[in-house]
Amino acid sequence: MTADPVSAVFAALADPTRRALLARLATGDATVNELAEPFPISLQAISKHLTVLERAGLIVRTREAQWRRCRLDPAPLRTLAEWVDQYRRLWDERHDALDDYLRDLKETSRDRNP
Amino acid sequence: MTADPVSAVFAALADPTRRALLARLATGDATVNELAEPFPISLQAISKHLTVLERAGLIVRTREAQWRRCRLDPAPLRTLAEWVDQYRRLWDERHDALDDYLRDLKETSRDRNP
DNA sequence: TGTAAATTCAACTCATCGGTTAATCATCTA
DNA sequence: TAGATGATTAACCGATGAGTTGAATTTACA
Repeated sequence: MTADPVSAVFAALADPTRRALLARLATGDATVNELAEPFPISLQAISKHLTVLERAGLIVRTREAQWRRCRLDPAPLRTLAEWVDQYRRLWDERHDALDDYLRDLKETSRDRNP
Repeated sequence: MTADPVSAVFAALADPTRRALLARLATGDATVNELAEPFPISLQAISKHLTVLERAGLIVRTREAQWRRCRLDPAPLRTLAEWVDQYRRLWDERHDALDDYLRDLKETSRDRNP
């Protein structure tokens, strides 16, 4: 997987199972078995998902005896937030335009029905 | 493609070509040919990428004579920003922890070297 | 009317993805 | 030292993704 980091993060987040795993990890660290428990798929599938998340830098796995403790690393999410923020002015502008339109509509209505 | 909307947006953004197309569209509307020009891949490939972006709701394509004008729709990016924001406290907390550590370090140093 | 331009559709290839089952590895404990 | 427990690796399968080339579609215009 030689994809650039941003692509890797987006790709990792494109799967609902992986997003659910992240959501679970946001509430605290967990082992693979604990993470897999609510899902209707095999432990191996979960392990693969965790590998994807790890390669994207979204989690860190550490050994603890026979367990693997998984911890969420929010750093890539921060990067993502910055990426999305590049576009923030666009929806802010559009929102302003809508405001203008609505204000205009209201005034026209008021003019028509004084 | 029956994926949930969030997955569709993340998947659409997981490709660098598509992110580049969005970046171009952020500077203003464009036709398919205009969009394709800087890329080393076929026009058809670009057209496919645009379909993916359109299905994710990230762009809107309208007919204008024989051209297709493409416009960026930032709404899904806003949704994304909100999604990422769920996790903001995590990196804020971590940042606070670092702040604490540094403050602690400074105080210790001051205590040692009064 | 017919041709050129802009774009999409169709069919195909190859790689990757998400899932499976079976086997293997790593560690604790009796 | 032998199980048992926790997790990963390997090999496979069907679906999807990104790219190609070639044909079809839509529209303007000579």
